[in-house]
Amino acid sequence: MSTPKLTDVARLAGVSPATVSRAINQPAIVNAKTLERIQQAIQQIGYETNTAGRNLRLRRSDALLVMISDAPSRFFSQILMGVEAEASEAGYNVLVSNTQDNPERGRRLYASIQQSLADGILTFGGHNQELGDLIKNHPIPIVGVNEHLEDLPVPVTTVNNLDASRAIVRHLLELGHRKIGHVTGTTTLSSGRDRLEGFLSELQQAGLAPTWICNKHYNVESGREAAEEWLHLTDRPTAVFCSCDETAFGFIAALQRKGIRVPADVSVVGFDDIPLADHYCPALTTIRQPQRELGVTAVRMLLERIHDVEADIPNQRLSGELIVRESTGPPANRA
Amino acid sequence: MSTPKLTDVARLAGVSPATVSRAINQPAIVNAKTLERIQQAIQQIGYETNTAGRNLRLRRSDALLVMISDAPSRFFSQILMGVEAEASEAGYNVLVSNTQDNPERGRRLYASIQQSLADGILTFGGHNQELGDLIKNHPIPIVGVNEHLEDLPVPVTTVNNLDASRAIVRHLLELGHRKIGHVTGTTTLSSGRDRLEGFLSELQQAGLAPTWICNKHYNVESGREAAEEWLHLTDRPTAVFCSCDETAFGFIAALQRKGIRVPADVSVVGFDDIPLADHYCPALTTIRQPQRELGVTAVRMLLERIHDVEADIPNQRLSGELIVRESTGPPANRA
DNA sequence: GAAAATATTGAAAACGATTGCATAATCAGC
DNA sequence: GCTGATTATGCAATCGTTTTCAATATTTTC
Repeated sequence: MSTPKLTDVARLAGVSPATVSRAINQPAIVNAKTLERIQQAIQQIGYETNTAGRNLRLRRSDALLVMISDAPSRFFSQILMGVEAEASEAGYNVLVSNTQDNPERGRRLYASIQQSLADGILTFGGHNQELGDLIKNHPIPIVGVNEHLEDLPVPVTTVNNLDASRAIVRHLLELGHRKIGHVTGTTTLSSGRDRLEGFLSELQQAGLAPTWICNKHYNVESGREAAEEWLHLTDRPTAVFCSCDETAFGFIAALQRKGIRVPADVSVVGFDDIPLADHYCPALTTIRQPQRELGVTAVRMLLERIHDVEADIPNQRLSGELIVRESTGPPANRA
Repeated sequence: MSTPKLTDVARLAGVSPATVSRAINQPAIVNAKTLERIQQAIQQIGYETNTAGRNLRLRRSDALLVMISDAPSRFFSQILMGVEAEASEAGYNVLVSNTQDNPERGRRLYASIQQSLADGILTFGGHNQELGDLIKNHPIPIVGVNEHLEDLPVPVTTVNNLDASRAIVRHLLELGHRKIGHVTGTTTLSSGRDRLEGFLSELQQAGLAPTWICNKHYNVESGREAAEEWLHLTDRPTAVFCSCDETAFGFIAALQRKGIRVPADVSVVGFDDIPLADHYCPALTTIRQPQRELGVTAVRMLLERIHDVEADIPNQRLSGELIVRESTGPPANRA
């Protein structure tokens, strides 16, 4: 007695397999009494549609592939939860694949579509080289998350990094800071560049030049390294915008260890609003990103794309929110 | 000109589909010259095996399902990367599903197997009620990660929470602490109970009673709440073992805000060794968990189980490593 | 009450791969 | 040159659905 199939249900209900299939997929077009009989039969033998058979016949997979090239961050898992929720809602499964180190993965990704293993692709981070050719040759449903994919006709959803960075600078200016520095994120990523650009443009608009720009990446170590540099500066900025919360923590911790106080001696801002931000000492002023919503939006865009590969889907820019906490204050020389 | 199928390759190479299939799956048994001709044909038309057709015929899916009920933590994503790597190595795909809030999901999970949507299940956290019946009725390949599934005949892989907790207590005793407290994790989870038990038993072995036990959960807020309680204690412990790093951070931050110094006034230990631990101020003494290895081990166990559902697979207990940093020191009254 | 329209169902052909069985080709041994 | 073993291939059935097309049953319309 193996797992029951459509035929078994049909036999038990005294109808043809075709009718059972219709009862499941388009209940409206089957006679009410027959429908009931079939549903009972399904219950009775515990029938579940076989995905492989269904996929084969329908030439689709009801699965979404999530490509990840970022180092895994808490951030990512939050977005993933958004993706999972929305996909599941729409009856899709979510596959996870890590493209980090394997360059030949690009081909395999396209293959997943071709194989009807996945109906669409969500890509986190930059995957330009690998994907470029594939996408140009065969348009497949694909949507980018967090980062723009340069030169590729791929719709993306991101937070509005530009505006958020400007809001940070504005906040610091309002506090009276004039010497402001920035520890960048990974500038090969569009988010890193946008945050930097937002920083520069808002400063310029205020008629100021950046006091310090420290080229780093999105991680804790970068914060520590940046702190070392800051300590050796002759003309220290009184406020520093770190490109993500973790960097900010690394920066603050390294300073505290040298007896520098935040925000008394220097104000620090982060970006992301990870849970710890609110419970750090000092609590971190930062930008709250709508992580779950990013995931949800990405899935919606992807589903639209699956429905129509040629559809013209505009990029979605979600807005971040400035959360002012304890790590920023008026500059020391004014206090 | 749709996507090429096995038949197309066969026609081009002048052989039967059967031979092509063999060329792909058991190249050894097909003639060298034919093999080469087939491989060229495959290259030429860019053939990729259709997963649905294959799955249907083989009655399997080459996919692993990862169930998550934990709140998503950075922790989880690290393990997931281990899972993904090992699964991908073995030619499996990874599906992600969140069971957090939906109790009826249990049934759907079993369905994934029945549907040949996944060949096995990896479950993070506790899922007892939902899964219990299913597993008893139909043995399916399933392996637990991080937490034991009470009463269920399911092999699990975890870190050795008991030993790790004892190591922590031993470290504190060696520093001279005699009044030691513990902020527990979620004690409905086996990890939470094991950490508590390790704490208690090592203390007892030293002839001591716990000075303070604070029942909390695995998150930052718990740390803050615990700190409030600590501040109101009349007989304060000189050292506190927090059940995870985030709790420790929340605890430390809340104390620092009240002017309490760590470790001068109180020593604090965490558990997990998340990246920030090394860059916090003070750097956190904690237990390093082999996160990626947990994922890898889990997949190995699951594959074994898939290969033979009845196989008797012993639980795997990976060992954590005590990392001593700055957040622990001799008790104040002795200094 | 007959013709026409509509509502339900079934038969059978896909979807794309794998494999047991049978056949054909090759080879070794004498 | 013949027999028996071995090696390579092909035929055809099968995995479990869905859906077109046709057939039957049921209404509706005049």
